Amino acid sequence: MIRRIAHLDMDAFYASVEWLRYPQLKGLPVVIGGARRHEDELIERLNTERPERAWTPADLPDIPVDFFPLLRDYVGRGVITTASYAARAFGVGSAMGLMKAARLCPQAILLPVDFAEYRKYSRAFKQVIVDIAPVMEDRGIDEVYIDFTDVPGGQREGGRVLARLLQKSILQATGLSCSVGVAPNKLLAKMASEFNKPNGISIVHEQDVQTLIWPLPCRKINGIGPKSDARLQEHGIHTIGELAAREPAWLIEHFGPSHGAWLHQAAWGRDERPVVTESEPVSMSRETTFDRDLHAVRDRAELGAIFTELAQQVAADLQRKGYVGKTIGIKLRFDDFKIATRDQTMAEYTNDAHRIRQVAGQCLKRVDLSRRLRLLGVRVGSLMHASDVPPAQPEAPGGTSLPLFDVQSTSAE
DNA sequence: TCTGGGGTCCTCGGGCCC
DNA sequence: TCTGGGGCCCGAGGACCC
Repeated sequence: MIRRIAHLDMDAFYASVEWLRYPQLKGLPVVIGGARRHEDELIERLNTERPERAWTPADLPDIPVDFFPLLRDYVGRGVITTASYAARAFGVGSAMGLMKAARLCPQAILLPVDFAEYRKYSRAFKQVIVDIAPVMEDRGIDEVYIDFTDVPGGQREGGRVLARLLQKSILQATGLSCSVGVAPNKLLAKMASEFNKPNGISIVHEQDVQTLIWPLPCRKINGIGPKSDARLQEHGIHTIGELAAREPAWLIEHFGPSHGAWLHQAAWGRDERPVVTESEPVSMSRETTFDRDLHAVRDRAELGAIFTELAQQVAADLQRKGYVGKTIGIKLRFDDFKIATRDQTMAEYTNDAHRIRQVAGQCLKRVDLSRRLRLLGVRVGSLMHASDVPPAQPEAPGGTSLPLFDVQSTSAE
């Protein structure tokens, strides 16, 4: 049996889910971003301004297009999560600040992100997949790897038959389309799924690496980001073929033993990673960017309240999902965009908001806070299932778990 | 008016112990 | 007693991904 791995990627996932709810917006410049939901406000406004009908949340597809908020009216700090193709034509794209986007395309409709809705559809399409091909690896909200090797029909036409079945079943169950790449491994399957978007299928065999993969820019390899790409370019390496032509020893010399060896393997399309069907979370975190930059002293009260709320949110996440953790960390982003993190590992596991807040407060004391802050985050790592926590162990004789630097009073609020 | 939020993994340096 | 590993853990930072 030949190893056949598929990468399945939903087409324009967030936008497509929004089109299901708001078909009237299809084809228009739409930007998804910002944080606040506004359906309730929309319904309220409609009932005031178009009282000839009693509007309810079930009427979302009937909302007139001119009732949607426009990008030009947005005030705040958000970024674009995704943009429709009509909006991209104006130069608007993912990760761009909303204010900058508003200058490029003021008439674009602004929809808030609705992760709860996207997760609902995410669960739905993944359920369709595991019902047909049970060995599936979750790779985020809109993509998965699937091991076709032992699935009935998974070998036919290099995987094309099974890929077609998955596409049809997902469309039937959710109304959404996806693209599939099938290849000998995850690395190649991921690249293949991009070849034929949207609603496409691409089959890559081992002998296709030179013709299909080598002409591509290095950046197409999953794992080569902007930094590595820039370093490769400095050495005159632009395509995967050029990367493949370098001696492994040369790559190791310039990129380190681990990264260098990996670059060589990737360029030759080699990848033995298995499809992993279940994994445990390593950490959980909450972070927030403020409406304006805050100063540790001048905005102490506001900052303290946000800090406490973040701790409560992480604690609630842990409790809801049944986890405890023993490494508490904070993340700060300063007004110059520099990031600082501090961690502290406790003797015991916790998911208690007060304890998390307390230890996070001790971490905060180890940071120079003279610059203003734009982001604050609280993280809990070294996770464990709450049900697996061993009973509390007695304190080691003569030792305490007090942190090294915590010499001041601990009243953080 | 630049630049979100939630993750994973890797590297590197320091401390500690053998 | 001093020095030098190696192994391990921890904390900080960075790259990358969706």
